[in-house]
Amino acid sequence: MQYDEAKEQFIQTWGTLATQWGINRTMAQIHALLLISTEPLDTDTVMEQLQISRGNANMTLRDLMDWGIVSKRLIPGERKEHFVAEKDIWKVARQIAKERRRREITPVVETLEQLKSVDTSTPEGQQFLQVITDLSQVVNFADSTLNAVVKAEENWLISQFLKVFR
Amino acid sequence: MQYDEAKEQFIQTWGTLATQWGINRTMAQIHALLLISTEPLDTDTVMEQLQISRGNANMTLRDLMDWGIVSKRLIPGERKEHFVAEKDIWKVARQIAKERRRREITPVVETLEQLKSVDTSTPEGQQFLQVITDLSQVVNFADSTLNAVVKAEENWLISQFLKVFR
DNA sequence: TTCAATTTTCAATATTTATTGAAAATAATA
DNA sequence: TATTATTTTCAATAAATATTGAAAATTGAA
Repeated sequence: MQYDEAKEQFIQTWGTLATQWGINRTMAQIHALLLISTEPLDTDTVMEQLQISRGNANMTLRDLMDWGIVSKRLIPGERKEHFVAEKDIWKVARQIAKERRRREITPVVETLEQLKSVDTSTPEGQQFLQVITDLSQVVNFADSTLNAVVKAEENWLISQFLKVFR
Repeated sequence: MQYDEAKEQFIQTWGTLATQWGINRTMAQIHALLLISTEPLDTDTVMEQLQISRGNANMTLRDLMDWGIVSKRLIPGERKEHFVAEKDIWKVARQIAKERRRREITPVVETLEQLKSVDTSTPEGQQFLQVITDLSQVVNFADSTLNAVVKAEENWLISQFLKVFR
């Protein structure tokens, strides 16, 4: 397969997968573009390659830096900022796991804990407590999984995990 | 905490979390409502409780049935259809894992495999292959995790998992 | 079968989310 | 310092997604 075709298809596929998981398309596409790029790219190149506006490119690049998976890179003699993606994919996975945990799971864990103080003098209250308690287990499982990824050593995770679950 | 307040907050929180993970709000809310309900609910009750239209309620209930986590329940003497959510939350988690795997992960695995046939006679091609190969590992990890959930026995999963990753 | 209750469909509409683009702010050079 | 390149911001706009509501289809009772 020709490189250009593969590149196109990859950026496309990655963008689609991302939206299904609550990440916006442009973000996934810029990330994909930077991942496969052999050198740091400036904003204009990103704009041109993905056919997006300056504002969009700028804000999304900033978001990616907030996620800790893209960083600025100074090119000697160049005035424009250039960007590179973290190329170690396990590091990327760990970083994403860490952020989603912090941003999304932790708040839910806290809310569920609070809801456990529901009045259980009625059947509805009892059923409610049961559901919340069960749900806490599942959410804690998800939390542990993400945390395992966060804490895992590079290759250790894969081997250990597959050892147990294959 | 009063039941009504807890209920309200739960439906709200669950709806918000869902959108962050690419599931629509109504779907999460109807599911939440059915989860905590002690009896099967008909469409009108769902409409009234969540203040949504008939069309929305109907289509979303159908979606939930497609996901295999809600089913129709006949109430003797009642003509209207009633709905119940699967109350075993681990069964729900397994079902969701199964569906997301089927609908989202599997297609991506296949695409990545195809992209490995990229022409590697250029540096870009080589870098590309490297990224795709690494990414395959991560996606396979996610796939294995979901599959582990799918295949797991009720409580086995929790204990095994925590044993390894705590 | 007829008729009313119930469910389903889907074009129209509303809402939410993403993107643009140009003005303002900032940074670098001379 | 003034000038120009570059980045950032954000109100306006577009695009995507979700929801409505009423007509059509289906179902069950009589």
